[in-house]
Amino acid sequence: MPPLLSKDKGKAKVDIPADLTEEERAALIAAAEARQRSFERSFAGPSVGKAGLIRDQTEINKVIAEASKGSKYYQNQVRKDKELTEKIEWYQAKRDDLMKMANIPRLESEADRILLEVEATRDTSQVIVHVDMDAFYASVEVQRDPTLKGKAFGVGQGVLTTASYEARKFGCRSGMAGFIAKKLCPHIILTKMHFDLYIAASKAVREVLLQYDENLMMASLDEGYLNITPYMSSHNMTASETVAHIRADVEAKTQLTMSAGIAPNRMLAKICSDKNKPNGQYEMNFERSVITKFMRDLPVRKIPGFGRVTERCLEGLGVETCGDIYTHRAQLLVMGHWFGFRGLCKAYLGIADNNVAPGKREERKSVGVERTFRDKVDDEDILNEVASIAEELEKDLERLQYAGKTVTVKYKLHTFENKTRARSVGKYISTSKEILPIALELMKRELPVRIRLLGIRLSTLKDLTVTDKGIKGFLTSPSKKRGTSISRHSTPTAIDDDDDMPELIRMEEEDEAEVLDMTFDEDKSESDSSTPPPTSILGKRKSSEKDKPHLLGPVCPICNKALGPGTSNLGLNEHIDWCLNKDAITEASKKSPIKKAKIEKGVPAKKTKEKGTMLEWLKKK
DNA sequence: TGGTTGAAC
DNA sequence: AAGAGTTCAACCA
Repeated sequence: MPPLLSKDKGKAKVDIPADLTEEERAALIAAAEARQRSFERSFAGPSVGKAGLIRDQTEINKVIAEASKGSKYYQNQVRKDKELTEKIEWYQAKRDDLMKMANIPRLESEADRILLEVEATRDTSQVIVHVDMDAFYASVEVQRDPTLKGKAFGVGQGVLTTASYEARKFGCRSGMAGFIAKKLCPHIILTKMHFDLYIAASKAVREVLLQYDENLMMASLDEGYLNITPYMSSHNMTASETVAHIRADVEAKTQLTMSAGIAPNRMLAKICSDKNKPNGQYEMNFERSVITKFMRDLPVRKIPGFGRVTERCLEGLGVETCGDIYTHRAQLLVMGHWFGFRGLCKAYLGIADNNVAPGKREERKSVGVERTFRDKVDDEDILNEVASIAEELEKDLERLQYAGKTVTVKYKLHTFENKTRARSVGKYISTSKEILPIALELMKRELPVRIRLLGIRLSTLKDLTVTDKGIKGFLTSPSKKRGTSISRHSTPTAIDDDDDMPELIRMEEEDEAEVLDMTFDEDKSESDSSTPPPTSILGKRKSSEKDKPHLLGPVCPICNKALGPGTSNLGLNEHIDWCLNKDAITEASKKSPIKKAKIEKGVPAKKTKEKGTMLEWLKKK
């Protein structure tokens, strides 16, 4: 069937075939409208949908889309949106195909088995806090210039990095172009950035936070994670008391307010810190049943790492909330094979990393400089820019004390398409003298071009401050062995009189009933885990499948999985069927329509590679 | 492994 | 008239 849907001028257009029922018509129209909304949403800045909205967002989105129209940026968005839409439609067709033949109960029970495995990794023994400064840059700007207080203003020249809360009321937010913000809020004041001030303020905040957890993990200048478990016990305080105290302390010492989320892991803590956003805190109940209920209604977009593209892909499969992940588990398992599926399971179950450790400096992977400017076409102009950027990069490398082996030049065409060209050399380099020739060579090969951005990045780094003695690591990071999943068993509170059985197996046997109760709890708000169901729906399964195949039933020749002792030949065949389908989709995706189109256009240089299966990027975190 | 691209924060 | 810096994952040759 030809594409039914097209877009035009902010209106969702639908060409409806004559021979459809009313229901089918309605569904088509609804789908087109949803897509249009999603598209408009894409102009409102990357953070839309994460935070609560004050004014009617669809209204705002319309204004934004209107103001954007005609710009090259907009056209680029249209192009990307079209590609994404095509991809999603293609995958939907594939899914429908697969699901027609799939043995759904078996898919579901396989999904449930994975859910169970993931559930076994749950750890609620640590109290993790995510702290998030309120409109950080904007607040610092107010300190710099108190006349800004109470006004609608934004920080950043071309693009707002932050909007004051007053400006947010008009729909202005970070990531938004300045001129769009002006459209939404004509009286908005736009200020320059003052990075040195933000760094200083961040440092002041960090000093305070470190008193509550010396392993404080700063995720950026304005947010960080703490494990307050030790502090709570040594001070005999509850979590919310501790966090209230921290916030008051930070405010007293820096005159900056923050919001905080309290939860058993980083993901949940981050979501929670958003809940009472300006100057508030939210503590999540650590009960498993409460957590899963919380996740059930949570839009997937709220999960850190799930951005707009992921949101749209999932939406295309009918998944909008984390709860939908469970109801759609069969499809999701077929589409993104179980690696990606695990990440979704973690989202659904509210399970994530609870490790809090300071970022170590040698973890930096690259250093780069890039600049945006008015379109450049003149070769000499461009090469001069390369040289100037190389100079700046040298300064950064000097300041940060790094050398590296891989030089990457990046440029953005006037159409907003990005390109990168890289080359590695045999020794570590760090000066412009060394970098520039490589960068120039890389760039010369691309001429002539019309570009709006140029950048150079150095990677494969070596930290020049480490003295090669190896002792340094001991001195700088003493005891950070805390707050891992092991600690679950470190509390000797009569968990189990069990022997030294491997953890996985023990977990499965002991927790299975309980976990099942939870896993299948689509509507269990009444009774809780205290009464496990008498029989297991899943086939008994050990984690060490290979060891005793005879006890585990037949083994699938495709995926090498034991299928459980009760599996009949019929069951085996069915498993093989869908297992093959899994591979089929990976295969087929290589011939996805997008790629074909590119090849047919005979533009091999423009290679737009396709992802494998759609959800593979939803990998574990 | 190195090069490219894209998503996300 | 739509930024800058960084990490990560996937795919490919």
